[in-house]
Amino acid sequence: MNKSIQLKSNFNEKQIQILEVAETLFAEKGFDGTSIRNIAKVAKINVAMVSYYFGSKERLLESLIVYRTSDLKNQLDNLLQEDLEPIDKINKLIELYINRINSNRGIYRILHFEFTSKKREQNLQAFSELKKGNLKSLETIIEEGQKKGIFRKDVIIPLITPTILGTFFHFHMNKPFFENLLNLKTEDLYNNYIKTNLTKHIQQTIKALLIYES
Amino acid sequence: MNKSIQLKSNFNEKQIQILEVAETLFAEKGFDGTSIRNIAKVAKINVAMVSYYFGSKERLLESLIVYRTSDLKNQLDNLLQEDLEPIDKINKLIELYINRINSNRGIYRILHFEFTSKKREQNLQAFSELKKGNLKSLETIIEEGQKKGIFRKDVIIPLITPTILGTFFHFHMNKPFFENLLNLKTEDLYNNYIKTNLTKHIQQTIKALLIYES
DNA sequence: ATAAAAACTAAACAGTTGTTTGAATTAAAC
DNA sequence: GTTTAATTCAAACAACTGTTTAGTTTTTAT
Repeated sequence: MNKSIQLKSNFNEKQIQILEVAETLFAEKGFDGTSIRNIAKVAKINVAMVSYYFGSKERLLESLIVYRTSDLKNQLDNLLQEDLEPIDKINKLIELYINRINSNRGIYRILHFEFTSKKREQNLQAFSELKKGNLKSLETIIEEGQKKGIFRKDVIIPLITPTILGTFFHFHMNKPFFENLLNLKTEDLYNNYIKTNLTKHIQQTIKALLIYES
Repeated sequence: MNKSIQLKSNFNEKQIQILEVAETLFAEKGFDGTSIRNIAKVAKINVAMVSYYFGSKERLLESLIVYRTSDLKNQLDNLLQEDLEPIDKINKLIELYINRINSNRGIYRILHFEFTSKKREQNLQAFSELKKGNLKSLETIIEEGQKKGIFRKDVIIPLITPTILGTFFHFHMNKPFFENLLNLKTEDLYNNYIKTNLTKHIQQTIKALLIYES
């Protein structure tokens, strides 16, 4: 059996079954807060299967990241090649980010939570490359807008991603607080608020920051 | 030695010693990732002392939050009463937030990490009240600016805090990435970047979002 | 100096942790 | 149909978890 990290998503059904349960539990209770026995119970498999298929709990996490983040780059490249005004590209990029993170909440929560501490820095490499690529795409769009004289030139481009993603994450990480504050009683209301108001707020913010007013 | 400093909190020296070690370790490795024996070893105390002084590991966390967040409200109230233009108040508020979080990274990292999962919702009450108070202060300032015709009226006020704090957190949570990207080789350079560029970026962003342009 | 209270300790408790083992079952190859 | 390989399993492993206990030392009050 192949216990090494698999770069493409050539996971078999059993592995995917384990990965998806792990995603749910890691997202819910954190990596350290989730035990292999817990995963095994929910996935209805034997405890030994995690070691058998992935080698270790740590490598299960690595595999999960590969499994979930392999196609973001393509989506971004497609966006770049569309024939749109820079500001519309930015708006679409924000929408893409939020949609993607919102419909893959589990893995992004895990990434957000687990990949900050020093102890997982060795696994950070692939994730870091992904982030650099994303930044490059954003940079391309903004420089295009600056050349056209539409965008200001005194913005710090690498800090725009933190504003986009940070706003979303901070909102989402404080879900119970905002559910209560904004009366979003059902999951549907909450999701709808993200899709409309939160997305609009972020777009409005980034636009205000970028657009040059004479 | 200097007992006059701890006028407010009713924790004794030993408790504070434990709390500060716990803060460091919880921030570094998370609540679940830190064991009582680990805390005891670093704090050079017996394992039983945590139970003795705080009752349980969970209650140690609660005490830590009380110990670290008890004086934020006063700082905000003082700011509100200053005689400043709304936009200057906003800028000062952003500076206050960032300074405070930045010099209490440990506890805010813990709050950020531990108080999102459902399982700690019972401890969430006090923290939630603190956040609501903070939002009220921000609201007061913004409404003042709107009355004066300086601020736009179509901004969603509860989403401004996520933009301020989210930007900072996302930057700080991805510290290794940005250290590398922006060549912030020393801790001093990193801190300086936060104090100048990141703070300015956030102020610039919020100003752009708020200021009404005819 | 003596008694009561507080602080501290090593050891034990009962669970849980990630991982490995060796045998049993199933599937694939011949 | 037999052999070989892949999969699954219960059980065991040693290490670690939060907490309690019962006894000792230190501090405080009288």
